[in-house]
Amino acid sequence: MNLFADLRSAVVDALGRMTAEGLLPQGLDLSAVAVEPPRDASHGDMATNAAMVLAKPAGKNPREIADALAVKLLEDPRIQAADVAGPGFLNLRLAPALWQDVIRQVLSAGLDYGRSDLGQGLKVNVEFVSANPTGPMHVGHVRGAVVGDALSRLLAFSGHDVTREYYINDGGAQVDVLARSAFERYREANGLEPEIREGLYPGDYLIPVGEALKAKYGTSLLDQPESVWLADVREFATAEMMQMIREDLAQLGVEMDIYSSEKALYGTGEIEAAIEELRQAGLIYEGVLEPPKGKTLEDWEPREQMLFRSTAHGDDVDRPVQKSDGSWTYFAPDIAYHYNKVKRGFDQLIDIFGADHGGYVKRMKAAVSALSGGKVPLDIKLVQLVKLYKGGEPFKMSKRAGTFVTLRDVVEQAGADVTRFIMLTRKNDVSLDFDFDKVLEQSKDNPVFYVQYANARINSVLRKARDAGIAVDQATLAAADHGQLSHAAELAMLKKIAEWPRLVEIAARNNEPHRVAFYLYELASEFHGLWNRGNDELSLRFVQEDQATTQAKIALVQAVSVVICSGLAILGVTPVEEMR
RNA sequence: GGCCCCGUAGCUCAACGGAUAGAGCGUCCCCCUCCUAAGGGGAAGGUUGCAGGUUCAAGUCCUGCCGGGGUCGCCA
Repeated sequence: MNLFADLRSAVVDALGRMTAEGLLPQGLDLSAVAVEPPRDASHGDMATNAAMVLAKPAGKNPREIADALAVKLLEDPRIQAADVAGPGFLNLRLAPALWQDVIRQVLSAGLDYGRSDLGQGLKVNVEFVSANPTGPMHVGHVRGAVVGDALSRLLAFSGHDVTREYYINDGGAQVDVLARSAFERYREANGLEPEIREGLYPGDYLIPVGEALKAKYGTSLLDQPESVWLADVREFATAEMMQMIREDLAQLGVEMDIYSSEKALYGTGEIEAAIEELRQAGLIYEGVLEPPKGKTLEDWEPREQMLFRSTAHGDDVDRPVQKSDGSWTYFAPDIAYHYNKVKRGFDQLIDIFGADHGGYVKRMKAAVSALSGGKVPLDIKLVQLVKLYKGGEPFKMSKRAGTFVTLRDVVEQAGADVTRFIMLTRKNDVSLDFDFDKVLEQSKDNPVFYVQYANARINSVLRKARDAGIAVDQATLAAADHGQLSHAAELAMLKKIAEWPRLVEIAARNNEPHRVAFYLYELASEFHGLWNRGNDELSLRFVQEDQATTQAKIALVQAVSVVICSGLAILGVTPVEEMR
């Protein structure tokens, strides 16, 4: 189903025959041999670097290898031409039938076109969002949520067994602050004046929580000391916040498989067990950290604490797991949590963090490396800042929370589909500008619109053909005479479609869902170009007098639509069939 | 100061180690008797921050600088 993979096999086979005939030495490493689309279409359909890669290990001139390889490859009826070019590229031209057959493949596979078993069922855990349960999700969380979700969909599409997981930070001091803030709203619900002291959360999203507390406890907590109510209110408020966060995520179209609680790790011995595991490995010791050089901390004083020898696994300094009062730092339960993931049998872990957690990457990788015996790779994607604009001006607004723009603000204004697509038009480690006006603009300046418009045009053509009484059902289109599609513009369209499985593979291998968004833009561009050529060359229009010709052409654009829908599904974006 | 990310056309950004570094915006020219012009075609625009190195091949990998951002033990 992946033409590029098929051709690479053909190249590898040919090299094998050359080896058998003594033209190449035994035991060559072929892993660097690639078959890829040439940047310049005039170079042919596909190019392989085999001769250049193998020249040195084989002790031969690259052109010599390329010439011999060309002879072998030309025995394959699929390959019409094989020309040596440049420093030793072998440019291949394929029989048009190979490209035309892509339509049949796409139409019979439907939305599964491009799906692969690349991951071979590997169990992958993707942890993302993991926002503190102390308030509604804000813009900063949106990008992480979208990237994590799209990456999960991409990996699942590529044959991985994906688990999406949210780690609830409900074990630290911040949830006590939440409880105190909610308690003030509880007092307010009972007619008292709330005292939102400095350091408490002022957002009015806690007002309903206060009312819910009143409904549950009446006035019974009002005169009680904090020691009496703190734990209960904390639990209650945290649950309310998590409910709100789930709703926020649902608005974005994000669904988690598992919510894991930090607090649940305390008192179970899991943290102690994880630390003990590290201690057994000689990676835990009592020590005093050096103050950071070049940065002056006024209140620095040497302090003995329990440290993790993360430097043994690639970190720059060892990291504290216990505070000086003996309680755990945030890092300790996080170690236990990642240990827990390892023990659950995941083959690979992926964390999506905000860029402000950059300093956390090395120690987390060190911990996972130590606790999995180096067997479970942890990839941490840092998602950079989103800057909001409206009409080119920096945008600051808060309907609900006072000081920040919430996820709901964004989704309500821009819509989930637009938000998701735009958030994926940058790779994760570059900051992103999000302009509320721009993302809703209906022009080619806006990639979401541009891609959706292509799909809408295709559906318009389908309607047109149907109205003309032409059968355009899937089976008919798949069986149409695709051999008619021999115009260079049509073949170019086909080649773009044929790239999709390969693109998915590259994106999945690199954990880079943004590649899908860029590909869809290119695909749409190719389509709009083809559409417009119909203005000048009537033979390139999709709806023709002749029914069989029309069906072949409709089959082509239907295949484009399928790939657009397939790609949008990975991004979690709903395709539109009509612009209004 | 240490660590991490970024630096590509006037602007915003692409480019699995591959050939003559590509799109959009902006500027200039052109295309609707005709499937959605909400679109398309063309022109102009580049020493990929700087200097070395590895490689048949470097925007991409390595080292050192320069510039911007983030982060750095009792926050999570």
